[in-house]
Amino acid sequence: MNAIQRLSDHAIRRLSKGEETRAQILDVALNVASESGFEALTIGSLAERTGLSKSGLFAHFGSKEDLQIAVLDEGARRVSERVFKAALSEQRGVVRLRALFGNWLGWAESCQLKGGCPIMAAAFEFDDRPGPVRDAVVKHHARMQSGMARTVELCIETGEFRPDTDPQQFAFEIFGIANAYYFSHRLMRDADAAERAFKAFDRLVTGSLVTAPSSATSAN
Amino acid sequence: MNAIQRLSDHAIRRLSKGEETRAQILDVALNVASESGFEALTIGSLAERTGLSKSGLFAHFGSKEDLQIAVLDEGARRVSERVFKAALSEQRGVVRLRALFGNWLGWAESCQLKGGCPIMAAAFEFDDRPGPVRDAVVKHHARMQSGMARTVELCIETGEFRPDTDPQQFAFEIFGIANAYYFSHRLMRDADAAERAFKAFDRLVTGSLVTAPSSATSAN
DNA sequence: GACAAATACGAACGATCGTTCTAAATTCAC
DNA sequence: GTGAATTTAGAACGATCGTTCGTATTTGTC
Repeated sequence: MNAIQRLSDHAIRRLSKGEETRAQILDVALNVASESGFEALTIGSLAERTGLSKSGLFAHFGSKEDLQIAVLDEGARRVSERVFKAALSEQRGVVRLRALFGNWLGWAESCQLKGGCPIMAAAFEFDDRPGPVRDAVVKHHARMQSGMARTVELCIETGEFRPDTDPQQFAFEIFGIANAYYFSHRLMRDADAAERAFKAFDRLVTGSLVTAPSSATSAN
Repeated sequence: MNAIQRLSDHAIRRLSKGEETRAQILDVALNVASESGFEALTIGSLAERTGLSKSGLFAHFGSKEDLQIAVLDEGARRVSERVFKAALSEQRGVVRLRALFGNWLGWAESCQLKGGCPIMAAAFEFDDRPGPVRDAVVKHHARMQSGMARTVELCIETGEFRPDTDPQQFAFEIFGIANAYYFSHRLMRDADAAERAFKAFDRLVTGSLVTAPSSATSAN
């Protein structure tokens, strides 16, 4: 298979009518999930917002569960683009890690999602409900987590972080800061949320730098 | 009003039948909210679980919104007891702060709530839905936050933390760690979640101790 | 332009939602 | 024990839920 064929298969090919409407539905659905959660993602309200009939919309997914997973996948796709791929333009190391962190805090707003990150919302909604949706949430979170840990590893490889830094622990703590930001920003409407988050991030990073005195506690 | 009258008013007085059933309902409801969220807190399923009729149960609250707020208040009451009051038995300072943190991580399980902390769940569910329920969530979170910050202040007063420590920032970061713990523990089923959380907590505390070298980054 | 395939609609399904009545049963003070 | 007040049950309401089915309409291919 040559390059042109691959292009026409994966990128250029015009979307069929069905695929196009499906994409539009997912766009609206992602907004709903962001603002009101996955529970509020009802077929009826979604049909009304998209101008489709209930059954017409339903046909694109086959079940509400599949719809929820599709929305989840679309959210993860955007995270991958807006957060991870966007950070790749920065040079590897702390600079990229910082970009990754900043992108994470703001990606939902950069996607015009009025409510926060839908994947985080899904994590809270489905953490106690076994099933395919929960499995999908876990899959996406594991991917994000390991992506974050990998970026931390690069900070060790560039010589910026001490070799004994634990990437998993670091990712854990970064995730915590992002969560605290979401609470402060979205629930408490705290204007200082971003500032607080970056302050915490800087403290976390500083503790792992090789230039830091070894008496300071490391992140591992 | 003398002490005995106060006692009989606030503590001893036998619960009327209605108050007793209401308490039982709230106990069941708190479990449902913990496991499946406040959205899943439906009158019908709640009536079935308590053995009451829908209308009989409904009469105790008057509206679903009032029910949700009542469940929220009950949850906050338990947090106050299990987390904050329980920590008061420890001496003020870092020891108490650590107890507070540990209580927070485990209080839901110590209350036999199979799903995580219902107040955290509520925070995510209502952060984008204006109304009385959201207001109640904000109120409770503000209270927990300031209680945490106050405990940090005591660490400064005992001379353990540097005077330039920012209690609000400290509370922000503690809250983040608790959130990361919830994700790791509940969603990812990570067995190391508690260990990770305490490691992060220790790193946070160490950075604010007066014994720490001043070159280490402080939490303010 | 014709014909098959893909896509969308409209009506209806049983179930459940929150809520409102009225009436029966129970609790509680005297 | 009696009577008033509190507490519960039962039936019904319109609305909405996810889903199914048969039938239009539209799309894409030759």
